[in-house]
Amino acid sequence: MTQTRKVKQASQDKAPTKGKELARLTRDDWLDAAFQAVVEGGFDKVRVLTLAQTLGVTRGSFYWHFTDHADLIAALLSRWVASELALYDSVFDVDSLDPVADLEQVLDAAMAHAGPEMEKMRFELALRGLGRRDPAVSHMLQEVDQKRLALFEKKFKRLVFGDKEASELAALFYLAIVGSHQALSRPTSSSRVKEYLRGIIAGHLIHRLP
Amino acid sequence: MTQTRKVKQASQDKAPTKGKELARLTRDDWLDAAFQAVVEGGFDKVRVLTLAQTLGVTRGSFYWHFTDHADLIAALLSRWVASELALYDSVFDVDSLDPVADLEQVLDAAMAHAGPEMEKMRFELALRGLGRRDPAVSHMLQEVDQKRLALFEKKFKRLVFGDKEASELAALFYLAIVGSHQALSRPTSSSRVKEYLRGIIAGHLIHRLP
DNA sequence: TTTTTTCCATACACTTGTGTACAGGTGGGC
DNA sequence: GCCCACCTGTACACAAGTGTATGGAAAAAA
Repeated sequence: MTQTRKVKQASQDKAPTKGKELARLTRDDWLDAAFQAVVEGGFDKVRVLTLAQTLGVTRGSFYWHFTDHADLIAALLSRWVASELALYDSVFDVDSLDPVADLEQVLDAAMAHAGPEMEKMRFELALRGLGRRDPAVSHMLQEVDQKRLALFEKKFKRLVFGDKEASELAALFYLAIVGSHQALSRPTSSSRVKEYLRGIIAGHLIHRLP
Repeated sequence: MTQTRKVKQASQDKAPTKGKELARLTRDDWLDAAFQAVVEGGFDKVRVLTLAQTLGVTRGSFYWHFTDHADLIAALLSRWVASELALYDSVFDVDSLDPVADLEQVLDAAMAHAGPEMEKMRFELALRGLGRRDPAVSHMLQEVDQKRLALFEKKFKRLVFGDKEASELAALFYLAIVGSHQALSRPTSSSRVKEYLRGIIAGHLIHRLP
């Protein structure tokens, strides 16, 4: 039974021919599929057989690009940390003129849960689940968390009086955001967090002058 | 190969005889084993075969107590909600004289992560993971979250001026606690949350008189 | 064009897990 | 002491998944 394979609808077709030939897969294609599987069902649902079916190939392809299942997971993880660390490194040194808008923008980005951000969020939640049984993954997550927390602290310190208070506020808000990713209904929780942030900014905390 | 089964070391031996006979299992024994499996590996790691091995029996026992695997999971879930709702119903109407100590006690309980509390926490995290793919589970979690949030709000309203502020603070802290269950190192995050709580109580918020 | 490299299909052996049918042992009530 | 309800073991059929070996097509290089 020679199953007909769908052509990979790549955004940039390397071979802009008529569009009937079979698309060959790259390592990243498999990683993308694995990512999607994690988003939908967690790491335990990442199966070579299933991925092959959704990609329209057999497992023969997989074992050419990867040595085994563990290799796939490892590659997926390292791709995630790399992109995540790169992202936070790239935004750490930029500060807008308005510290309030600056902070709000960071919080918004951290709480975003629409479109691709939603997938990133679900992937990360699945990752935390994996981290509970894998110390290496746990360590990886701690590293990322620390970077983000440092960013939060930096932003809070720009507009809150007292470094200690800023640090505590940053931790509190970071934890609340992580919590908002999975408890309570999304719009409710995110709006509430922002609501209280405005309260803090407007009221009982002292602004620093830029 | 007639495998020798270990006797169930029940706290209350129904048959206080010499102690050599094979313990027969109950439905709850299976549920306890399943609970433990969830704590250690999540719901995807709950397998009849594995549970039977740890319990020292074969799957024949299982299929007498449960119709199938889904039945086990359903029973496990309903047992959890029942106990959780009962717990929060039992503590909702008790208020100590000191509202500050009262609130701190609730927060401590919610953040506890030692011994059996740790297992409950890990179970709940696994549950939230399941809730991301099962709407019924998601709804169940929302119900529990709402109850807890109501409790938090009640406690905060006793010592914070303004119902709206109290409600926002409650949501913020509840989310932070959920977040602390999985991000950052446990001692760090929990101490920080409490630290900031003290700051709020001591400082810029107005106590209500009991 | 020929050759080589790259990529995928197929077939096989193996493992782990589910669910069912049935046989048999054990203990408490009579 | 016997019997029946309760509980467990055994055996079978089946499904899904992993990893390996190998052949062959298609693209790229020569």
